[in-house]
Amino acid sequence: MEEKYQPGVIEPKWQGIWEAGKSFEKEAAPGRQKYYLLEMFPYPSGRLHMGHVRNYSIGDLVSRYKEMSGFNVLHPMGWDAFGLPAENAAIENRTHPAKWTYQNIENMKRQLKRLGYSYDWRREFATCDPKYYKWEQMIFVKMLEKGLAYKSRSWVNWCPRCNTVLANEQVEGGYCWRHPDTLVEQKLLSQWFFKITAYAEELLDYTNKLPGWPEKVLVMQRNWIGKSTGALIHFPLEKEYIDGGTGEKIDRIIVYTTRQDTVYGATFMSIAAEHPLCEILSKGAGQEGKVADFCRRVRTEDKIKRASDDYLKEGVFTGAYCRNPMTGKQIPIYVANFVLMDYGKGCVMAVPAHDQRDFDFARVYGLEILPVVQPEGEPKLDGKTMTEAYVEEGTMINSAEYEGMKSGQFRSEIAVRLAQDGKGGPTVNYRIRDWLISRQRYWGAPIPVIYCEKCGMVPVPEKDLPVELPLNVAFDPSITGNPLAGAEDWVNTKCPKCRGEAKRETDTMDTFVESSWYFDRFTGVNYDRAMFDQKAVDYWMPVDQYIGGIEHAVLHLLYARFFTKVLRDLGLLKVDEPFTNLLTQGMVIKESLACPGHGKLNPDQIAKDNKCGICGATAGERVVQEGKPAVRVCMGHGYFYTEEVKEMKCPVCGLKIEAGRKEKMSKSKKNIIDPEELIRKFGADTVRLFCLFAAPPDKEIDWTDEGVMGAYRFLNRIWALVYKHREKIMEAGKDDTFDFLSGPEDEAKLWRKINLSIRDATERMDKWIFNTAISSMMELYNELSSFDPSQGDRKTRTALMRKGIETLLTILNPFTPHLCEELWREMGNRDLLVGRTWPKPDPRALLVSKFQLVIQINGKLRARIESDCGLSEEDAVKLALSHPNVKEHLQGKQVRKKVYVPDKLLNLVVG
RNA sequence: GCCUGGGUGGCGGAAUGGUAGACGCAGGGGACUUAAAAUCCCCUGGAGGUUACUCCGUGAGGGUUCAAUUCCCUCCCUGGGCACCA
Repeated sequence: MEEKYQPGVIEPKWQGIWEAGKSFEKEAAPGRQKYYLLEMFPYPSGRLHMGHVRNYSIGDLVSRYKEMSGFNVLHPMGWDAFGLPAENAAIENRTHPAKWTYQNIENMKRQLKRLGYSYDWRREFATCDPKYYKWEQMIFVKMLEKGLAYKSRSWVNWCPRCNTVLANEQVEGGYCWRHPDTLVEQKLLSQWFFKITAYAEELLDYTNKLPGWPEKVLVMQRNWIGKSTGALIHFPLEKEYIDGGTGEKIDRIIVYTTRQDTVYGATFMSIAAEHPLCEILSKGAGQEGKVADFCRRVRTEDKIKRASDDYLKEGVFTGAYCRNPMTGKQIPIYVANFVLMDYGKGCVMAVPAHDQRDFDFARVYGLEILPVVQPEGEPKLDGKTMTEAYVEEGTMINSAEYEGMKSGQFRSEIAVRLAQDGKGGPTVNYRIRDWLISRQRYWGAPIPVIYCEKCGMVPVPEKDLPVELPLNVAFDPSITGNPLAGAEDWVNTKCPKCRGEAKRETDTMDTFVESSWYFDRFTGVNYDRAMFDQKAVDYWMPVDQYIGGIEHAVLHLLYARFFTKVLRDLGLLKVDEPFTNLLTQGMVIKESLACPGHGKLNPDQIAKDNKCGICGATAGERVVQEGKPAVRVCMGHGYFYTEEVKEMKCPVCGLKIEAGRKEKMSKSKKNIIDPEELIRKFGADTVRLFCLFAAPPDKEIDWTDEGVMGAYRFLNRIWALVYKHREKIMEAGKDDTFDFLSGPEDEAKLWRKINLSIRDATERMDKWIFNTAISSMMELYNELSSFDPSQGDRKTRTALMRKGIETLLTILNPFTPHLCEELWREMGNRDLLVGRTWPKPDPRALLVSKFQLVIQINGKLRARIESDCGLSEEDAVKLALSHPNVKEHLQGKQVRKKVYVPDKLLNLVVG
């Protein structure tokens, strides 16, 4: 055995042994309890980052622990391989996206293997493989047949950087989710959608049936689905209009409202600027120009501004009127900037007395404010004197025969009456929109549809699938738009129906489609006769534990749930939900280091070409005080990597470095840690151990280099412990006949500690608090290292030492498997830890006969007395009263009450 | 504004009604060494005291309880998400 711990030598060795022994290759085994453990598969960017390492280290720990606990564990890995970065890299380097992608996969796979994760690599695939996306295209065709995939012309979010459309949920605060600095624009385009709204109710319903998910994620999904109950109300138009586009007759405006009880107070109508009615209603009413200008202006205003609190409520009269269906009164129709096209019907009945936005709008344009809900016990509301809308419940006024009814009751009654009168009726509304899946990009799964001049849109027949991406596509920086559209050989094809000239759909699918079913596909091993190996998918699904980042709380996790239900309804899956338990692991954060600059600069301190006269850094402008003009400041020298900074001084100008906020690791902040470099220095086991020890899995990890050193030192100490004792242990041989409990006190104590550690570690593993599970192992190490087997009965004590070390290696194995396997073997064992079962504590060793009796007086700790278990209250009191410190505190006082918790504490209440 | 987590030593974090600060890091002292690194041992919430021990202390204030970091109420700070949702 080497005296020094050398992870660089032993780790690759054990990785080879596991691979050769097929340690992680698993099969479906009906009758054996399965455990499907899945980590979110990575986008093959080329290099692992610490976030990956944390995610996969948690996954590997659980996988190995569950395996040792007797489960048949499925633990696969693959690649979310379609997507924009490959295409951007292709354009930059003039290489094909496939080449770039597969090179990245190769490197990341090497990195994953170097970390010793227990993946069944036979199941690996990349989603850009036609053998994978073939089945996705098949499902698309089936969804098309069922009306779950459809094409629609609509306003879409357009990212000018991606050069493609985005789904609503991919727009974050008006910016592209991929390009936080790029504003999303609105375009009217014909696009493909998946009808996720058809499953809105079930998706919502099941948020109450997923007890293994963090409540936070369920809440986000419920909010995203956004169910509300209300009514549709028809407002007849004063005259009939014709839709220039469709030729349809329009005689009414239908609105959705949750406050149908306020319908008598609807004094005008507001419609969204994107609404087709804007053009139709304003035509020939003398308002056409104004309305068109207004709509154009609102549409081009950025979403950030439209959503901001102080966005001024503006509108323009369309020139048209409709009638309040209850009062028959004529009411004007406005286009209003605050009305959203994609919520409800895109039209709002405006009740200024009871909605703040309508109230503000009415005040600006001098519209009537008519209160219809009177608050209890308040002076009568008057539209002329109200200062804000009254939005609470109350009693109906100005509402014909409903006068005096409670608003809540009227709300249900009016909904029923509207239905009876054919003027609308009760309804349920959802905020969620259908999933826009069209992408005008090359590197994605082609949508399997052909357009024929004679037959129209024809789905590609199943026998012709997959529709493979053409390889002879040129990538160079001059290309704008979708490179696929330029692949003429590919675009021009024959119609599957009439064999005539036809063209292929050039849109590809959103990459979230691939990640919506990859976990189902993992259940089969290179299965190519169908989408799934049915027996395998029925055995393994659902995923028992899914682990990934919180950033996918809505997007990926909602789509995957939807897709699972679609596949179920197509008869391909038997499960309702894909993921039984979900863990959203915390980010890895680290403080950034930046040069603060010299602050405010006087004009004479600014050198030419706009540099700081003191240090030469860029001189910029900054608004120091709101409302005052910007001042010139030295911007400093930006961010630095930790190793560039010596003694907290800027390496360029020597200013004292400012330690920034602890935040998510990013290249731009230069606060990243390269996992590969760490592995080179400390080994995979140390990196894994630190990731699991630094914080509970769902919380952030605050990265410190010292913390990593601590983990490394712990492993070195274990190595040294085994090195010190192994020869004596091997000489003594295996002999399990000792009864350590009846031996000397220090032997019994260590034996108890060994068993306590098993108990604690097991409990903590099952509760997912891995940091404290590691603590219990460190405590066990501490006890072992202070135990000297060369004193007293050497044979017994050496056997005890062996028990202790072997227990430690066994329970530490899922955390640092290389080190544990190596030391296990060095102690003379021939089997592998990877196949061993998780130990159970000896119940006899957990029994305690002595305890520390805690004595409190008025709840304050006054003494601790070592006592025998099972002490009666009477004896406890006697014992307490004999303690000098207790006596002192009781002097001249009377014990009024005694609280005794057996084997724990005695509290004496005195007065 | 709404919905959510969270606030404990110098730091990461333990303890979910019963001994606050496990475990690790950092720091201090000592051993080994020509020296340093590494390693090992001891100390380490604050204040007082020679010791025994005492007082204070889990964001702030109140409450429930024999007993509160833990339960309840009010407030402050902070991370995350959503936001004109009719």
